[in-house]
Amino acid sequence: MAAHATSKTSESSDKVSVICRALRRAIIEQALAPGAKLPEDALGERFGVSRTIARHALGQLAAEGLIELRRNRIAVVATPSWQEARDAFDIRIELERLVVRQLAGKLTKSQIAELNDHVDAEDRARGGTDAVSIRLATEFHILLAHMTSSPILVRYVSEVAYRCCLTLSLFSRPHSTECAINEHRAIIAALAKGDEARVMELMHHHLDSVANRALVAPAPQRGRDLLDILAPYADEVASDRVVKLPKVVRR
Amino acid sequence: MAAHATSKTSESSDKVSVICRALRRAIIEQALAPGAKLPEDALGERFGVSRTIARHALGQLAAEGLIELRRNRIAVVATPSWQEARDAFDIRIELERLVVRQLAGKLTKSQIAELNDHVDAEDRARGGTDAVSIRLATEFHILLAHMTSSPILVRYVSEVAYRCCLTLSLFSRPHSTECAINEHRAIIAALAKGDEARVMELMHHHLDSVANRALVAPAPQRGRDLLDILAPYADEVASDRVVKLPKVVRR
DNA sequence: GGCGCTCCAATTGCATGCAGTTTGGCGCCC
DNA sequence: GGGCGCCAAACTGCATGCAATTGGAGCGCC
Repeated sequence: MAAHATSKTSESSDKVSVICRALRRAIIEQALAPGAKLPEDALGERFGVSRTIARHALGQLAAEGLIELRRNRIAVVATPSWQEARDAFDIRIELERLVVRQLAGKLTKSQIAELNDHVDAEDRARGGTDAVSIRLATEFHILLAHMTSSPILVRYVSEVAYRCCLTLSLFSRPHSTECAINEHRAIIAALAKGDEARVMELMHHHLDSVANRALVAPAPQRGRDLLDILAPYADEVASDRVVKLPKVVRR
Repeated sequence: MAAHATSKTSESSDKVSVICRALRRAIIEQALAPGAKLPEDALGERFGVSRTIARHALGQLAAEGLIELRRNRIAVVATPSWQEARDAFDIRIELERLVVRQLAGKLTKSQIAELNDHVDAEDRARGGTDAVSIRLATEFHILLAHMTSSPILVRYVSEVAYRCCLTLSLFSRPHSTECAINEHRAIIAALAKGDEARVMELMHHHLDSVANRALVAPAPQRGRDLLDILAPYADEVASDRVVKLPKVVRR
């Protein structure tokens, strides 16, 4: 079921990688919600390593965009803005179209079986929590990427998929998994049939609909940029009294 | 000329970032050729920091795929295989098509001027070394990405462009820059005109031709996987005497 | 009561030190 | 002479320690 490929890009078995994997998973399963603080000491203590190692792990995750790192500040789980979420999905669509284009008609029987097994697992997990469903759905896409045996593509798809995962946990709640699962099955079928154009279209539609279902509000607030939200209001009072952005705004 | 945007993704002004930037530039200008060793001590001494910081910087660059990091081994500048190079270019094509799609017809006059200035700089640098030409050409693409004001897109385009840069230095020598410059101008023109389909086609063709010019040999060796290359030869002697992969093979 | 100031605990930024692993060079043996 | 093994130097993996910065509680003033 698991155990696809041995070589993770630049990620072997040192302590840093272990912590990265653990945190990554905690984040995409929403055990660590966006905004959650990640002090180096606490991580080090929790994982039984020194602060140096925890720090290094945080650096890696920051490079992946899963956490935000500001000088002299406690690291926090990233809280992408709505626009960033949409951008991530747009990139993801292009990357995954590339994945299925490379894969169409080139999958072995055992690979197809592996994909079907995974979707079966998704099916079984429908009773469980949303977090697990989301993680499994994401892993389906990463599994596909692995089958291209292009390490670079695997890396980028994984990263951007995790980021999308993160935004899903931010913006969506109900997340009807059923159609997603059906779409996964349809993609497998089209891949097996080797219909390149159709599978690209399917993947495009699949990701786009997930994005649209999740990122419902195209304009209003929710984005973390409180300053922008308040800008029109600030205008009203600008001439009234001097507003020097009280602390609560900096959040 | 420079100074586009203030926020580099998760990269501010700490010592780690400074070292990353320096190394990145050294690598893409081929001052550090693929395979070059990067001992932590040496870096630390050279940049006046401790090994801890140098190590952290190496970690970041490894995450970007510019260097290779193996446990208990000296870090080396990455030497992508031919296949990895081709994969990188394929990804890059998709990402940059997305860039120009988003940008078509949406550029301000000053942005267009900035782009033209940059290409002028490329033109002036034609007399200089290849390394500088390649760097400027790469920076043109990154400049475009910046104009989408999508930090994620900037990050991915930058990374993959740097990787391509690295492979260019590995596989190509002459690198006729002229047509590349003309193609850059054509892209700017199409962007200004707002012809989305055409500019996507132009970008696709531009990158594809750069890739094809550089990655000349589709099959032979050059890929770093010496074991595969020697496999047929090994067969010949297999029954002859027991070959237990002498040290030289492990590279 | 609300606002601002000061000071201290919490936390990060970074260097150093020690232990374990790899490298490659020297000498030994065939 | 060529190959094998051993050993020291080089290097990495990681923990700890110290200085610098932050942010927030407590206190005084308006």
